[in-house]
Amino acid sequence: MPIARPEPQNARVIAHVDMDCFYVQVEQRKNPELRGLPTAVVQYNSWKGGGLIAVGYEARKFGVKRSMRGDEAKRICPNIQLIQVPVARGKADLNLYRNAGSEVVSILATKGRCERASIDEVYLDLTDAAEMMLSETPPEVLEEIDEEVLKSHVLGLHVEGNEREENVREWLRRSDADHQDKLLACGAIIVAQLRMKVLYETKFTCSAGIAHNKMLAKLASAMHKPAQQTVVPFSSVKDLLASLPVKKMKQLGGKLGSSLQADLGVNNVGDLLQFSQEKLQEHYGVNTGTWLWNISRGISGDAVVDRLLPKSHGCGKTFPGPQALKTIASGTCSILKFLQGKIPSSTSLSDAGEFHKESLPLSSTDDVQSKGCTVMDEEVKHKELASEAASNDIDTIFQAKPLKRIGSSVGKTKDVRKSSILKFFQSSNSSFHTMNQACERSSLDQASSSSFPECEEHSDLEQIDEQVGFSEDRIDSDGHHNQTRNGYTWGINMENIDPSVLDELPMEIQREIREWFHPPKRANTSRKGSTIVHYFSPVKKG
DNA sequence: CATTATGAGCCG
DNA sequence: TCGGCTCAT
Repeated sequence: MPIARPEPQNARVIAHVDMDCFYVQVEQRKNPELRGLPTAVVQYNSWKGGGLIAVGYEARKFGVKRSMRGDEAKRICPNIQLIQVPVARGKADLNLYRNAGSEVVSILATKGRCERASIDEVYLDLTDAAEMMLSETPPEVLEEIDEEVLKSHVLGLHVEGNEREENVREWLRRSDADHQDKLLACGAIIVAQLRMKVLYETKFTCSAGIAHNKMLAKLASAMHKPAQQTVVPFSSVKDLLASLPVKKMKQLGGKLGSSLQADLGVNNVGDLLQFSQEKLQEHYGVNTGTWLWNISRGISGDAVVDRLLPKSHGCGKTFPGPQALKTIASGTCSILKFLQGKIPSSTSLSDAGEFHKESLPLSSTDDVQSKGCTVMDEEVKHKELASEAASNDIDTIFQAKPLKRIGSSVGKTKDVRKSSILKFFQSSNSSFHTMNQACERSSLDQASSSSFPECEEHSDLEQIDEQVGFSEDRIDSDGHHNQTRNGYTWGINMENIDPSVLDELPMEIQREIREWFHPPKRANTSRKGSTIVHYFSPVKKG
């Protein structure tokens, strides 16, 4: 299942940053009175108090766990504050948390390549920044090292209670350390700064791991939570893996991990060292076998990919147990309700028996309502076929195989920035200049649209936007943030702004820019071959 | 009967 | 290119 990649030539500095019980923090920021109280976030609450999807640290002390029912959580932690996920169109709506995640990404993406790994975690490749720091202001010349850095956990560094911070300071500044450790020390300093910036600007705490590859960074970020960071020096890798239960390793939490235990008697990752590469390949295939051989040695060459946006977007709702939709009318009604405000490239339905997935591309000119009916028609047809003529009464068939889930998704995103409006920006070779122009442009009134032929088309597209409910600001698949003002959609690519340029701006302006050109939220996507919406954004710098 | 809603990625 | 399956939180 995983693919094996060798470690690249030069040592890297990779960080994995993970928000602490993120949804809970989002709710606590929204309502500060919740701070310090045992808190959890639940989806729905009519059935047994809803399902917990995030649990704060105060509540964890009581044994409250994710996936627990609200009622159960209340039983073992009577004072727990259960906050419900917002509901939109009859389903849990996670956009609040997605947007909060984007706030964090915008800060974390400023010091190196950044890969948004999920709604609340990112990988960073800080190699260049660390090399830079090492050559210009290495830790040993720093007069003062920030408290947050000193609170780092350095694996393998033997420390005693109150001397911990002094030992960390010494480790950071050790001039006899090898190049790799020095780089990690710089990485730790950079990550601590980033984490403080995240806290200052978003009020969210996070934890981080700093290591030479993604796998170890990910492992480390989970070792000391919340609001702490952990460094994995090269020299400590062997011991770390020797006693690490295989199930703790990413990708080994499921069947593969169980197989290692049951079939090979491997309990800790280090136990894998006894097996030859060939042996592992015999058991699990070339790719997985090699991957296992590598990870047992702490080798993991996966690159941090420059991607601030999700690759696909989906949404869905399940109708569990007795809530399964047993009539065609209720099914149709739910699908229409569900589709309102969404452009699915495909819509899938599943029932009690077989899984039924229809790929029904939807273009921007389609009538969402009629498309919803088509989806339902297909579902009914499917059920008829699947029922093997046990009954020719469609409603009976439907009752026997009720609808249990509705979902839709868009994927295979494609950059749709292609337009003559690019000419407008091409005269500018500075992204800041471009940005100013964009700002000025955005405040022009409609009259000036005559000089931009594409605006007419654009206006149509916005109407379509309205119809399908995509009128909020958005990001295209390359991380360009776009905002609609006065009939225009303007965008700017945060990645292309020279950070030093931004830093020189007055704080107020910086704030304005950040608020305006907010970081990626959800991609503005189009299905390959059938463009749904067009957006414009400035050309790349350079 | 009710661990949801979303994601990513590999394989054939 | 797509459906199926695995894994994660």
